[in-house]
Amino acid sequence: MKSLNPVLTHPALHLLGKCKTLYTLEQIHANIITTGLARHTYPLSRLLQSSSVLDITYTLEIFTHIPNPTIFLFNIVISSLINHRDLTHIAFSLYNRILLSRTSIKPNSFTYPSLFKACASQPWVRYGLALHNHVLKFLESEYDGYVQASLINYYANCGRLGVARYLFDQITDPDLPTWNSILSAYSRIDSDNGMVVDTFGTLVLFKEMQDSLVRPNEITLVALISACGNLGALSQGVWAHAYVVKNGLRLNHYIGTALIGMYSHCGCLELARQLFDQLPQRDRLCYNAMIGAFAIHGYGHRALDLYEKMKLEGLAPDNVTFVVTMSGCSHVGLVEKGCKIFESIKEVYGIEPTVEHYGCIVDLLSRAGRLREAEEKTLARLHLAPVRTRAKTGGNYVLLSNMYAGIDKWEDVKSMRKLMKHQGITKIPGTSLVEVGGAIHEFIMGDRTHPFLDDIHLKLEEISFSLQEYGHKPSTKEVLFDIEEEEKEEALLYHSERLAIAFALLMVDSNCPIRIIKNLRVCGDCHASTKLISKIYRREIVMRDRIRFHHFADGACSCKDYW
DNA sequence: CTAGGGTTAG
Repeated sequence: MKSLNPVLTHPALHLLGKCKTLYTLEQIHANIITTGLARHTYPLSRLLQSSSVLDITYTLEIFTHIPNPTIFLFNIVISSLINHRDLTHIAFSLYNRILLSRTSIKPNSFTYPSLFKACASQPWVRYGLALHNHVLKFLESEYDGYVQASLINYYANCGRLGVARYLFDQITDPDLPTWNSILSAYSRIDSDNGMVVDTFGTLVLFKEMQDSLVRPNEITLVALISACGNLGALSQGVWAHAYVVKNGLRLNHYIGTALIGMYSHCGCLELARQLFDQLPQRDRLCYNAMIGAFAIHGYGHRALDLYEKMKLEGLAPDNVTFVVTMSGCSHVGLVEKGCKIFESIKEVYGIEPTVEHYGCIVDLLSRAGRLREAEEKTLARLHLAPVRTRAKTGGNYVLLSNMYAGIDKWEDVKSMRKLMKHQGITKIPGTSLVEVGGAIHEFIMGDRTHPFLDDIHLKLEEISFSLQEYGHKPSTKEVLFDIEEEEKEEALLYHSERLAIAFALLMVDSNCPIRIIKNLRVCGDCHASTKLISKIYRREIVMRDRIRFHHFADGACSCKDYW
């Protein structure tokens, strides 16, 4: 026989689930107090839960009046607070209260996942390690999948991919979210390196997952698809797209946006556009992806048209929209249009331009030769730069330093390099990826480890000879300024894209285009050489560099030498 | 007998 506990079945609790306004909630709250239900954890938990959806300050108000809250109630309030980004500090102070409490409450495995989630963004990242210590201290040694997944995410988020992988390998039967955590971690592009070999790991891990009993879902495929985009692995990307269709996964915004990015990054702009057109509905991120696709392929006007269309559809542009649209302008020299967008950020949308926005406008102006204006913006930007870059990336410094190099301000280049060295930011080696027969090959500048090294070097000599016959003179301006001239020419010869092109000329079927992916910008000499190579060897070469795509054919490039 | 983890754009 089962008796009904009035604390669990009181009609007021039934109403809580349905209440839509703060007013009705207050009435139920009053009722809970007068009936004495407020002395029990269960009714309070329901009350806190319902109120957090309507008004989080009301939740806090209730919570502060609870004499000795159980860990259960703490957990509910902490996770609700973390869903409100600006109240994260209160969540941490509540956690602190748990640690300091003289009653016997201790954190449990429900306490940590949301706290680690909060540690994904600044300024909370620094608390993650201490939290991990607490996990080891307070929880049983075999803690559950939620905590494990949140730890994996935390370490992946702060760039400690090795630690994330180590933790993942400790888990005997990872569930779906845990698999997704590690796959997303591997598929994310490293903003400091532009590209990392670990992206390969996503594909390997996905295979391992398929050998397990866990079935991939949309989130899994998003990770897989974006990894294919980063790698430029078109055949695997198409396979992943087919997987979505064949297995009845939903073509939602996440998948749609990821596919647009993948096709675009693999050099297939029209496939990206077809996908964009075919999506049932499009949000801001889909638009950003598609505008970015037009931009990176050098179609500034199409990027601008889509930007206008997006606004007509009632979608407000955000920081990323401004970046991609301005970079589209920058690639084709649409200076006035680009400047207008830059001005509108503040004047129309009331948003303070970020370092990235200044970066765009400096790019736009300096490429168009309007150096004085570019320098003015640079000065404005330098005030913003240190705050954002210190923890993040050398990319902004490299960009500035290249800008100074471009206008022969070698003293400034020197001081930039010094500043970078001082801050522990190093120049990253150039790497190129090329797909040959479905496999991805990676070449690093000056690489001497490839199994076909001898053949590649023979081919490079042949190429070099043909280039000279066509009157090509190496231009060494963009090579490091402090080495001797012959060394500069030598260095040029072994730029990663040269190695990749030589290899592809040897291996790729002669009527297939050669598709190269670089992590840095292509240098002026490699650009000029590749144009000639496309003519001499009658090969279409599609090269994605850090900034944009270059489609080389018959001695010319789609960027019309403006990049 | 309630609570917690995973996704897209540059």
